[in-house]
Amino acid sequence: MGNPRGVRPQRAALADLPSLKPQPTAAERAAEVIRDGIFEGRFMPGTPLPETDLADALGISRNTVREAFRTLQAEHLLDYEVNKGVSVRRLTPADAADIYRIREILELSSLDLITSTPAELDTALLTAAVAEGRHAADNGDWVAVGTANLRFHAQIVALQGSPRLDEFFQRVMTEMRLGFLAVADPRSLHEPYLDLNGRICAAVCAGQLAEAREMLRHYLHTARGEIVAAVTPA
Amino acid sequence: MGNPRGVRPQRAALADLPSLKPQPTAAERAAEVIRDGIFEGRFMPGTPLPETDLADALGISRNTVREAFRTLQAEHLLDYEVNKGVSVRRLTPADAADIYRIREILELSSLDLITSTPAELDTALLTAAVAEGRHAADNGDWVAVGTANLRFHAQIVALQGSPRLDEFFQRVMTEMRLGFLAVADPRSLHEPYLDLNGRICAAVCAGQLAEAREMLRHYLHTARGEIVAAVTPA
DNA sequence: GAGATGTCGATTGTTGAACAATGTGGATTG
DNA sequence: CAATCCACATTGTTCAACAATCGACATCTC
Repeated sequence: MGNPRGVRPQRAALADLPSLKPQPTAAERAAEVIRDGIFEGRFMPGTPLPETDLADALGISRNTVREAFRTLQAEHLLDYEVNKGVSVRRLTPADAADIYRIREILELSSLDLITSTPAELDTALLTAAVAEGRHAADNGDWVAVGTANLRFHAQIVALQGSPRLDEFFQRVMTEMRLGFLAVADPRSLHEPYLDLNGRICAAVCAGQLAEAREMLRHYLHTARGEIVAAVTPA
Repeated sequence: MGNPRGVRPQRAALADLPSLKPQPTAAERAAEVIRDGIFEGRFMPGTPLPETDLADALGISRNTVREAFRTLQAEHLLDYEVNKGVSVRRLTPADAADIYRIREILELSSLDLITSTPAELDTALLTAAVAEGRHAADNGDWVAVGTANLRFHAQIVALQGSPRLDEFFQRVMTEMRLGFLAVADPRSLHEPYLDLNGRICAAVCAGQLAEAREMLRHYLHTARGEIVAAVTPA
């Protein structure tokens, strides 16, 4: 290693190494698989999640499962009753109404607050979500169409570029999925909005924000009625 | 109990009993005391929270402390590094900027969306927060003045009556407290806004929403600069 | 003495077992 | 049929243990 005065080539290369991310804990990974499962519609609302079953399935201990549950509980993805454990969240009509109220506030505000020109707006992920939805529809996978729809609307709020707002809204959209699952026929729910999302996206990209806003507002109003009805117990 | 058809007096009284809340778990109570402590400014940002110390202090086991930590972590009240544990959140300048961006979006939207008349608006808690601030100032307790200020602004968003938005914003206000604590002299920070909050409150109660909005917007802009500067490391 | 390396105690991540408290469903009883 | 009782499953919580990691200090090398 003796390298008298001057540049040290090997060391320079070392500095360029990407600092490797700390390996997430078991509890974090457990929370993630459950969270992703819910977002993608693989868990029906109301499904009980016994600690022992989860521990066995994930190959971790009960205490670690409980840590993951506390995380997901704080994210409102699980229902919890003391001494009864957790289950996949089931939305009440009041929940659905609240979610649509928030969507109206945040999604419409997001469009209203756009000041930059369409060119400098980051619409790549927006158009990607529209494409993802069309692709899923071609495959007849209507649950995946719903996922793409959730992503599309999350991207509208993401135009604001606020990490906190993004995270909050992503969480609200995950709750939204739990409402989608209450609708018996996902196709009749999502199919009409495939095209609408495309038109909204086109309008945003073209800078026609007033038109986009009106389409979005109308969509939220219509969908709200469908979901609130679906989550209302017979 | 044989009570042939008809009203059963004793039972009727029983039905009116308020269903007593399930006793919260130890982890929930632990999370609550830490959360309240942070909101009220009793923990300095960066303070490490070793699991064993907390367990001893609260009289619970380490596993239960960890459950509480996972909850508070999901609420962004704690900084966390794997294998290093948690500490009271320390805001970065980017955090402070993001928080004020969200405050602008949500607090101003809240005023804009008010449609009801001043009379039917629930302004009791708003005026209470103003009074609480004045009272604390009389006692020279400037940290408590800050708490009242946080409550006042949380109440502005609460005018919308959305449970989810309330909870999210309450969390953001708790983060805000961590920014307040970075300011050396709390008096010079909060004193000028005591009166301003009173004027905003009066304007809202009088239905002069445009005036209230403008005062609020100006406040957020000014305060933003102070807090961002305070959390910027020397 | 400065920088690199080795070492040790403290803290965290995780597990498994244990036990009390609570909830659940079914059998029993009147 | 309703109320009661009982056995069983699940949750809330603790404890002790151990590997992995971190931080600080001692040690070595030049």
